[in-house]
Amino acid sequence: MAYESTDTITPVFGALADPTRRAILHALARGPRSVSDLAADHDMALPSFLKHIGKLEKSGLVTSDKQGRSRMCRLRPDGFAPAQNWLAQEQARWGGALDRLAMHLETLEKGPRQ
Amino acid sequence: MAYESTDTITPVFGALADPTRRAILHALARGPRSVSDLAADHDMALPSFLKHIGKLEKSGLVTSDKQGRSRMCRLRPDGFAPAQNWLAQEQARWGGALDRLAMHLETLEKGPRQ
DNA sequence: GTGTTACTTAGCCATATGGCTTACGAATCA
DNA sequence: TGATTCGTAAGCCATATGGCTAAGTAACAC
Repeated sequence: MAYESTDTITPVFGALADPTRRAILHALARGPRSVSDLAADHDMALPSFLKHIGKLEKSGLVTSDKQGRSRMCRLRPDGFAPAQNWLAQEQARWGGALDRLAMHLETLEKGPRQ
Repeated sequence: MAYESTDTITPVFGALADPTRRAILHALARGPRSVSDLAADHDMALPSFLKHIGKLEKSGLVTSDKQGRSRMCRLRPDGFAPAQNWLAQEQARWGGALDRLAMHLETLEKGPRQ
């Protein structure tokens, strides 16, 4: 099997694999916020914080646009789809886990490998 | 809000943020497989491959036990729960996105921040 | 008991990640 | 105009990540 030609899943899971970024997403779920406003909750220098915003944007989970001197960030719920679809599809595969275990045991009986 | 005292979510998303590891999980959904059996699909040296297995184990998505000289790996479906719960909870938060937008606007009227 | 198979350990390497400071640009306020 | 605020840019640093080779150990096959 092959992965998607352009891998959209990896950056999404990558973005979610950090508590600071998850907290940002959590905050943005309440509505749009400016960068400095979001940053106020995180004891971290602004440039460091902006890297997180940047990663969230690249992953497709967040958009932002500049308004005057401040930058407003907003959630892009569609961005979660690649991750959720992957999880849903995999979950569907182990839906028949017990059946498959039985098949496996049967295989072992016919041609034990261990 | 605080994160879980011991962060179980980060390692799970971290484990999922790699195509090789997702492919391993995909393969294991069919049933248990040995390390070398799994590795055969991935043009990669065994020690490199084992690091991926190790990361999957630390994240709680996979278990393995030694049988003779080979190591059998099996999926741990429960391991996905932290990631799925987080996603589900967040999704619930932007479920009423329009309602919340209204609330947000109301808040702005009372105590404008921007 | 010798060889092969299946990991395992150790260590090297390049790049990515997550943090920092310092300094600059552009918008707003006084 | 001058000071402040909000974001950017550039560059440093330590650690993590994802790959490798080379050399072990333990189990099985002959």
